[in-house]
Amino acid sequence: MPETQAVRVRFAPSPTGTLHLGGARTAIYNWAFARNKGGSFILRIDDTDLTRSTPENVQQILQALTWLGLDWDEGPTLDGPVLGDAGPYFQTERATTGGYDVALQKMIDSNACYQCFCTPQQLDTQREAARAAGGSTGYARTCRNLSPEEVQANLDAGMPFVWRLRVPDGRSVTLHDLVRGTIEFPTTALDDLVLVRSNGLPTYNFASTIDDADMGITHIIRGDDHLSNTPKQLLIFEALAAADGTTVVPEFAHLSMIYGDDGKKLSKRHGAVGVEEFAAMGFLPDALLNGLALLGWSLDAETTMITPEELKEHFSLDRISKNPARFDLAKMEHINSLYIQAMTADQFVSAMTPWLIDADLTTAADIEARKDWYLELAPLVSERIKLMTEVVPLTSFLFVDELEIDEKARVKALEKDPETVKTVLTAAVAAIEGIEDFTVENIDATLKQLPAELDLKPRVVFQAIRVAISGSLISPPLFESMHLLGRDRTLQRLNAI
RNA sequence: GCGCCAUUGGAGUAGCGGUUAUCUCGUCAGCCUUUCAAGCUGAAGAACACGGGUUCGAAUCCCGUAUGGCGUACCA
Repeated sequence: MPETQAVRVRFAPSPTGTLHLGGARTAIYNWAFARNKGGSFILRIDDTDLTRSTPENVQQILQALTWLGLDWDEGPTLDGPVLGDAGPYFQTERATTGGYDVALQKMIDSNACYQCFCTPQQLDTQREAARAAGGSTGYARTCRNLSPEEVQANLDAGMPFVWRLRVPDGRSVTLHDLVRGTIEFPTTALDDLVLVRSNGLPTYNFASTIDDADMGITHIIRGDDHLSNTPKQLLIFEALAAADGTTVVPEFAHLSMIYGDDGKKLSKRHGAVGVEEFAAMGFLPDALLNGLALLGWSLDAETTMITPEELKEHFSLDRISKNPARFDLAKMEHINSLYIQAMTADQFVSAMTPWLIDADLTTAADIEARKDWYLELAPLVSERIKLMTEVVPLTSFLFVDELEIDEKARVKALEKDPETVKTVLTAAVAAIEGIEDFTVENIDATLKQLPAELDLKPRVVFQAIRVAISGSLISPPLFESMHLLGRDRTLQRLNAI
């Protein structure tokens, strides 16, 4: 492939489910590679599995990609028109444009395929017999050398047939994989696979290859579950190229799979695996993008945090790891916390807005009206959470009228020694009432003296106050919380115990 | 059965013939501290799956074995 040719890569999900982490990572690598090379990132929907593909899944996939911050140059869009002129971008639609028929004719012209009249039942019994004998279970090439007369006779008899690839003998197919290096596949181990079914529809390996050829894909970056398919597709590409002289054989890069913590292929059994689930869990898109990108790719020995911009700038296929990676939720959460902490107060207010509104704690109008108050709250929260979902439990006490006190907190901090608690809270009320200007500094200066004055441990004093005002043993810093709550509500809560 | 791929501390990785084997997460301990985090300091943990080569020298190259994965469908 000439160096000057513009890079065109594609992500071709099957809408039989929502976008999961493995697919997301494949999409990220394709996207990053295209952006790095100044090429095009194409989204194609491989929806030929009619029974399991749904429009809802398509929508969800588009949404998930968008949420992750991936943009594509060609393909369907969420609300707008279809991008690009190499469409259609749904495989089911491509079946009706005649592209597959044209390709099949090319294959026929170059004698790269032949008609096979074996019935599925015949093939089954053959396979079974071969398995029992311990030999190869591949197609026995029964119809490979039928004479034109025999073929014609079968056709005249109305026998259904499939088109099979004529896999060349006595050679091997060489794949120069951009991730795994040069791999040789002896053709003896390759079946004369079916290209077109008896119902006239192309099989996956054929359709996918034609689509990639027709769309001018230059690099196929995909999961290594397709590695064994590659020599077959390479043979098809070669036959197409031999017939038309224009088909470009793309380069390949095979990505190892992502496994769950038990070393098994990531699936629903491992809990959340869908991108939308991670969004709901409170992950930030850039953080998930970052974490996924680093699951099998590295910039160098130390980089843990890499922004989308940096990823686009530095991504390269030769730094993709060959080993399968296990998904580690704890590390992903850590990366997320890094992004949360890196946000400015202003950014964090924007980030927590939907969570607060969804929990019915506040409204967009309130955030607008009391921006300073929210800006004061932001750093208190952002530095102690890993996931955005934690915003709600940590701050709800600031918004509710009726404070609900956590049972454990009540028992531990309030009911163990009610006398002392009463003393503490009474003293706290008095102290607060004596503060002229209710600033964090003044609250701090005044209440700090309380333990000494009461001759009690700071821990006892402040935990009682904390539970009284926040309802929990865990809260943002106490004096800041009081300030955010305001003097009146603080007093009201201290008196309510 | 056959073909292909992979194998560096608990997890992710760096490493491309000569390093005290890198960094991050996690774990443990200490400091800080009114809670929870964060932060800081430190520690444990890998002779690089195993066995043979090649080489003055191998985690790095070659061969084999083991383990795991993928494929071997008129699924994708």
